[in-house]
Parts: sequence; structure tokens; C-alpha cells
Amino acid sequence: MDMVDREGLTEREFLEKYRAGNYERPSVAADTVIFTVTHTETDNYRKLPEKELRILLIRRGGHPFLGKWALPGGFVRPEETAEQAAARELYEETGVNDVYLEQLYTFTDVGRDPRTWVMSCSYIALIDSSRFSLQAGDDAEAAAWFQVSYRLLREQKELLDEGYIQTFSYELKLSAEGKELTAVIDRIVTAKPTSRSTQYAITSNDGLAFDHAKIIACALDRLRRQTNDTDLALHLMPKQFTLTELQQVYEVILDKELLKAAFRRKVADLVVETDHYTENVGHRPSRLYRRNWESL
Amino acid sequence: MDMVDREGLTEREFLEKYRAGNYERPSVAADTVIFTVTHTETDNYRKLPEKELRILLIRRGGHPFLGKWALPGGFVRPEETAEQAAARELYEETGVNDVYLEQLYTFTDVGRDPRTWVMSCSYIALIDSSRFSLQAGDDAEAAAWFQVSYRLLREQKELLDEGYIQTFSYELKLSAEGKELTAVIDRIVTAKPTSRSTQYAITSNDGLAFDHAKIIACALDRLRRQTNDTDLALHLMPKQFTLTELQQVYEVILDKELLKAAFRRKVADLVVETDHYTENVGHRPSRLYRRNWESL
DNA sequence: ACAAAAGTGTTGGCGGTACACCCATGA
DNA sequence: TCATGGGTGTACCGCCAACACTTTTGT
Repeated sequence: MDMVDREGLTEREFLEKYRAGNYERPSVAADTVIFTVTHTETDNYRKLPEKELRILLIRRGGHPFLGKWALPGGFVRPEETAEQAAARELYEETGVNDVYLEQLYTFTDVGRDPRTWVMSCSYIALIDSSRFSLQAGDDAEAAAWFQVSYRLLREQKELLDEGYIQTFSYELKLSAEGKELTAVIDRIVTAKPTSRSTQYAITSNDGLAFDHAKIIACALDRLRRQTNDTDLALHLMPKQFTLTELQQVYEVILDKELLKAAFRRKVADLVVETDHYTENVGHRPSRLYRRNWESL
Repeated sequence: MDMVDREGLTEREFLEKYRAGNYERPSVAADTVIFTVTHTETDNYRKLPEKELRILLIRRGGHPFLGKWALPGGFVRPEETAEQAAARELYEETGVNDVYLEQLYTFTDVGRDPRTWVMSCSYIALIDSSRFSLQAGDDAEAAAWFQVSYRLLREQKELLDEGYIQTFSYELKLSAEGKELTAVIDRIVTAKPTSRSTQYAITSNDGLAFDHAKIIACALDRLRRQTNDTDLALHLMPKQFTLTELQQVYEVILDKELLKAAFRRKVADLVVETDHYTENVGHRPSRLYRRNWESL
């Protein structure tokens, strides 16, 4: 094209002359909530091990939030996308490549980082725990897989003249080898005649850095919704798995018991049966399944 | 807290000394897809006017993409959130405040802006068209409300050994007073054993600046999904409306005819009847409804 | 009278909840 | 043999598609 602008420059000439202005720019970090599912050891030879939902946190070794726990993440570099940055950090922390990765939300609150202007472009990652060793990172003190509990404490709805304010208070508990972090996060839905918005607020927070309690709450809300609506949770499973294992994963994510028969019908189209069975369990063997590529 | 870091500084001392490093930072723009619904004039006194889905575009007055059409937006400033930036720009362009605004996605492809490193934190806005004059902006040449058509052209699914690649090709047509922009956007879902991702690609593009065709496609996908699953579309309606009008809005968004009886049952809980009726309409008058605050 | 739209009722399928029941295994 | 989990069938309810039908208005 040869269109010229007010100064008579073509686009090519314009771009050659272009120098970035020096107004202020934010740093942009890619922070990732990495989910996996582990299982406990079992005492009784008959009983199945229980599933636990876990996320990876890194202990901060410098200010700000020295000693607090933060999501793995880092600054996006000019020659990569935010998603590539998230994947790069994820590989550095866990040694795993080729992982389910989904953009969650971009947090831009002013003052969310006390140092300077930093936005967080956050991601959700799902990894099957058989793909890496749980002793993540070199330094066991600096990184740990925290078991997640996320429970609705209270729900209230205040009706206004035209609109309402609805508040959901969640308790977020993260625990790993003696360490225990607790936070209370409110999800606040404000509806007015012409608008509506959802925001998260941290009511109390013991041990998490920055606004990462918000990001984790947001990730858990998304994980739960997607588990109900899509085959998302299958990314947490190994190649082959039993339907009861899959149900346990659903249950630990949704924090709710499900009925076996209904669950099996619900996921019937998402999986394909194999010819393999579990062995040496203290009860009837169970058929192994794998993901179904024809689904959706 | 009085913890000190390796240099023996407390957090307060650290923050006082802190100076932002001078590695490269991106500019972050907030770009908004502003939807509204207008209606055509009708010839026949009996017939109802038809609804049209429209979005606001701004004609670029300088390089790059001189003369192309772009989403309204601007750079986020240090003292505001991205959402506040979107709301500010929206007010500047339309004169309307207090609008439904939802974060859509953050686009970070390298080279998406030929000048320099710019990320786009994009938003969806929904406005009832009675709240502003359609002749947006002072300069009719510089801004226009484009009617939107977004149709699936082709869908293909390629099954791999373990996984698949599914491609949906959409034709995006935007038209306003003689102007017509056309683009073809592919939504590509790649599924592998351990990961899955969705990305958008612009196959052809006539008249839209930057990667804004992608953003618009992404916004339309979201708008359609949310219209099916939530009461989102009600934000496009005036205070009072008939159920047929609401149904027309759903139909123009989903690009699909709906059955009256089923539609009325579906939205029954989202609206409340009023005691008012339409008048002088050439046929039986219709009851007016308003949004229901008790819903959801 | 009649075109256009407003508004309602009926049927059948599908998916979810709830519950009941039988089967297979290894210590 | 028996605790434990594997696995299936049935009844009910609510949501949705599809279709048919009645009602009400302005000209």
C-alpha cells in the first residue's frame, strides 16, 4: 500500500522512523496455577487410596513478601507470548513440557505489586502427576505441592432498588508437610440496571504473596465450572485409568460426592474402554479406560 | 514484619531502595468490542422491525494500518486498571458510563503491532442502543457502527494417532453505510495426549487493523456461548421490552431461528412481566417485561 | 375480514438425581 | 466368607425441540 499520512509518510517509512515513546509501561508477568492430583497411601489392603488436588507454590526468597508462598511465574519477554512464558516457567519448575495450558485472567489492580507497576497474565495448567517427580525443584524448601481445599463459607444476596449485590465467601486452605496457608476470598457480583461485574476480594490471607489468593480462587472457580461442563478434568488423568479413579478426581475438584451410576453415564462419551483391567486390588478388578478423541 | 533478606534489608527498606530495572516492558492496550442492537425501519405497518447486531469501529487516522478500521481502545495508564482504561475509552467514544464490561482475553502475539511490543487486554461491552446516539463521535468519517455477520463456513476434523486437529472457519462480515469489511478467521483446536489448545488465525482480512479480526471473532464466540448459558443478552435490552424483541436479539446473536414457545419457557425466570403493553402496533399488543433481579 | 403477531398446550427425548440390586476378587 | 469396590437397571423430574392451536389487534 502506498497511502501516506499527514506527514506524507508511507507505512514503511513511518515504521522505519518509529521510536517507542517513553511514557510508562507495566511489567507483565505470566503466573500459572499448576494443578495435579495425587493419591494417599492406603492402610487397608481392600480400600482404594484417596485423591488429593494439589497446586505448586514457590517460597519467596527475597522482598517483597519474603518467606511467603507465590505462584510460579515470571516476566514475559519481548520475543515470546505470555503463553510461551508460562510454558517456559512451567518447564523450569517441573521439567514437564506439552501440558494443558489455558489463559485464566489478567490481573491489573494498581498496587498489586508494591515494587512497581506489574500486571499478571495468569494461566491454569493441568498435569497428570505421573509425569514428574513430586519433589519439584532442587530445593525442597523453595517449592512445594500444596493440597487444596476450597469451600463456600457463606453466601449472601442484598437486593437493591434496581439490582443486587451477591457475595460468596470461600475459605481457601493450602497444606503441605506441616505447612498450612489459609485465606478467605470473597467473590462479589454487583448487578445494576445497565451493568454487572464480578470481582474478587481478599478478606484474610495468611502466607500467600501478592494477590495470588485471588488468582487461585479464580482458577478453582474456573476449574470447577469446566469440570462440570467439559472434559477438562481428563487432562489430570494418566493414559489409562478406571472410572472410579476419574470419579474421585471429579469429586475432589468439585468437593462433592457423586452418584456412581449417574457419573458413568455422564462421562460415557468422554472415554473409551480398553481391554485392560486393574490387578491385585483387594476386590473385583476394574476395567481401564482412556480418553475418547471423538468426543465433543 | 521484620524479616530481612540476604542483604539484611527489611521489606520497608527494600521497597524504599527499589528501582525498577530497565529491561524491556510491553505497552498494554485495553481494546473493547462494543456490542449493541439496532433495528431497521419497517415498510409494512403490520411487520415488526428487524434487529441488527452492531459493533463500534474507529477508522485509523495514522500509521500503521492507516485508513483501516480498529477497535476502540487505548493504552492503560499506571494509575488505573485495564478495566478502568476500557471504561474510560468507552466513555470517550460513546459518552456512556456504567456499562456491562467483561474481560475477554489478553492477546500477546509477538509482532501483533508492527511498531513495538504491544499486548492487548481485550474487553466485551454491551450497551442498549437507546442510551447513546448512533452517530458516535464527532467525526462521522472516523467512527461507525458496523453490522455484524459471523457465519461458520466450514468445519473439519483431522484425527491423528493420539489426538486431533479441528478447524472451524468463520466468515466475518462488517457493514455500515456502504462500507464493507470481510475477514475469514479459523478457530483451531489442537488436542494431543497431554494438552489441548485453541487458537485463532486470520486467513483473510480486508479492512481491519492489527489482529482485531481475531479479537472480534473471539468476542462473538464468547457472546454466543454466554447468550446460550446466561442472561448476558439482557444487557443489550432497554428497561422494558417485549419477549419477541428479546427473542429477536437472541436470534441475531446466535444467527439461528428459535421456537417461540421454547424460548419463552427458557427465559421465563430471567424476566418479570410489567403491567404495560405495546400500543399501535398493527396487531395484538404485547406485554412488556423487565429484567428479573432474583434470577440466577 | 385478514395479516401479523401474541400467547399457550401437548408430546417425546435426553440428561440428571436417587435408589436398588447383583457381580467378582483376594486375604 | 466377607468387606470392598465394580458395574447395571429402573423410576422420576425438569429442560428442550417440535408442532399445533387459540387470541387479539389495526386497517
